[in-house]
Amino acid sequence: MIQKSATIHDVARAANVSVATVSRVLTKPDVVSEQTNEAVRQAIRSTGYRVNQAARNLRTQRAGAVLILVPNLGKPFYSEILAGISEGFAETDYAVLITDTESSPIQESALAGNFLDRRIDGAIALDGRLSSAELQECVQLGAGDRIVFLCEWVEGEPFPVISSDNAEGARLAIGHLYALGHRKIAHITGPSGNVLTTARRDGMVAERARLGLPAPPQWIIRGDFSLESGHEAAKRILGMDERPTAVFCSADMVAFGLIAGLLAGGLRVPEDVSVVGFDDIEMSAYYVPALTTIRQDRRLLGRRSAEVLLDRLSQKDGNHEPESPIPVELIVRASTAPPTS
Amino acid sequence: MIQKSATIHDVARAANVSVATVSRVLTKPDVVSEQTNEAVRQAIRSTGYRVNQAARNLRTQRAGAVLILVPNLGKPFYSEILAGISEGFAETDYAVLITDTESSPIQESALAGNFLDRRIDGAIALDGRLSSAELQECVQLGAGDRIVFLCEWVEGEPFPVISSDNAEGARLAIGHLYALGHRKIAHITGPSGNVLTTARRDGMVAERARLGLPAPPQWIIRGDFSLESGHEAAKRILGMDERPTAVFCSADMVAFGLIAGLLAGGLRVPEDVSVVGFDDIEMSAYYVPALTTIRQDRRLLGRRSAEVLLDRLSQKDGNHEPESPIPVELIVRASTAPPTS
DNA sequence: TCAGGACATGTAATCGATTTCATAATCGTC
DNA sequence: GACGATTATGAAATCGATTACATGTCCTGA
Repeated sequence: MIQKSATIHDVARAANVSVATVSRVLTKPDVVSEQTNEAVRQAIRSTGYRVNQAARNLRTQRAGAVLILVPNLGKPFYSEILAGISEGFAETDYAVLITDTESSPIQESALAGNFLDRRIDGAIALDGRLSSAELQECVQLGAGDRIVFLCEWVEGEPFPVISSDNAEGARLAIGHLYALGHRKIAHITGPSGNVLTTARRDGMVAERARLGLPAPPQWIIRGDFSLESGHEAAKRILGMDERPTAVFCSADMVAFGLIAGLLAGGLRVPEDVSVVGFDDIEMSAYYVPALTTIRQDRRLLGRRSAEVLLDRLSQKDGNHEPESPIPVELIVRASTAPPTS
Repeated sequence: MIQKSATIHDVARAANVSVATVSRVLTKPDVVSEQTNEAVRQAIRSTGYRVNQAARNLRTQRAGAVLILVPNLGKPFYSEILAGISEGFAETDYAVLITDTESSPIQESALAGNFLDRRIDGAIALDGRLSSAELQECVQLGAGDRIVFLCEWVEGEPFPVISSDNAEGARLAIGHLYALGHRKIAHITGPSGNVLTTARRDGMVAERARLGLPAPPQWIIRGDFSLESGHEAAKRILGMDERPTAVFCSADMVAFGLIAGLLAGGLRVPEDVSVVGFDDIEMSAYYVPALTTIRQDRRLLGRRSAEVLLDRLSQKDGNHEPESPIPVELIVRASTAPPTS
């Protein structure tokens, strides 16, 4: 058991005032006379007093915490985002809770339940697979304006979304390959049903169509953002009659798996196949060949989502601009080159 | 404001019993008659009641949360560990809080402060740079047996440590290189002052000495677990008069940076230089060349630390075995080969 | 001089649970 | 048949803060 420390009563006694006054010094010092203020502060120091959060939270009906819902904590993609979120809350008195929506067994009401339990004041969801039913439940609890989505989102729901400009990223990638002279461009998608999959794939398909490029269906290869799926895709491509000369991958990890697979199959990158990734994770600059990719500012994404949530938590009026997408950037490195054949 | 939901009083009224009885059904159902039990459960269902955690915590003097102290959340190395920790707490009612000890501005008493605020019941520290003063403060609060260290630790402190068998890893790495025929083996260390740096470096040096291998001081190169530091080290090695034929890196990321740098400098891996990493992150199997490395089971490390902390939190008696190190494993891939010169 | 406002502070209710202690009912035993 | 033990339940205190309301003092203006 943690040694019990001084309570507000102890401070009151030491400063020779009432507990109400101590509380006032803590929460609105300006209504207390300068003299008492000082006396109380002195008493706080001498007793080593810290407010008991549970007691304060009970009385003020807040939780002092926010929840981050991550689909799969094990993916390194999220680390930089989490760092950004943590940074965004560092100066506040909110505690940052995290849950892995995959490893959590009771997936249903992982979110609404935490609101109900009065454990959290708000949430940042990185998981686009949350059920509409559950979100609806949160809305009915009055938590509708205390949820923001980050990176992913749920189609048709009104929550604010902080995410990169995925369509623009796809456009940049295809544009870059086109400018190099590529006409036969394939794409490895994310997992089916994922909103990012859709955004990037559609952006890619639209741009390819706009440029009048061929679009055989087998050049859209299903992946899942993982190394393995890139590796699998390489095998598919190696076995194709009509091979693409360039591949746009929905994630850097996919690109690495793809390149490893292509090299193992005897093709060279970028000489035989150019590869573009998405994310610009730290590794990308050090892979061999260094990866041409679309940079997402993951730390900024995290920080921004924290700001937006804090903003919603502090003000009660419901007037909010929709969030504009975070810009992406094309980073040209060594994995792309003009086609040789 | 979150819509206020049913309280224990509402349930009591609905079930026609006292609040005490409802509380009993919640916490020790066996002392309540089967009949009332059922009536109360029914009332809970019909009112949609959930216990208010703040109220419960206030009364029971617990926090219902644990804190994970991460030195730098942005490092992908931690993601798998966090997943393991999260898994370990998934079935419990503990909330998992995370803080980045770097981004947090008020570094001092980041830990003790949370205990004092009654925000946490225990902590898992991944940061070996916590000050002894702060740890001492925690001990004085009575939180001494509610802290466990994971991966890193603070020298001379009595807290339980869950970590991989670093010395054994170093031994395996050097042994593998030796068996291949290497005699000139270099090492890229972690940051100075880090306990892992010491453990791995010392293990490496000891094994090299045991085998009677040459040990010029310039073959111990300071790094910091980062890609960049591996890349820097490559430049150093390229400029050496007497080059090592093999390098044991203190982390996979370092190895990637090193390999990229060596290749850029015109050396081949493994033909000219063999490289061994440490960690076996997911990328390692897909790097080209695939990385020979020492596998740490990061998810297990996380899960195990959760178990150990939960164990300490549940029992009050202070009798605990010291934790034994988690075994590591040599994974041989393509980045090592017999020396050619 | 006195009503009324501003200001500083104290008293006590309150948030929503758990838990101690008291009470009532039932039971078994001699 | 009476008494102590056992069992089931309720009344009220409690955890440690915040805050509505009351109180007292001083100041100002008519």
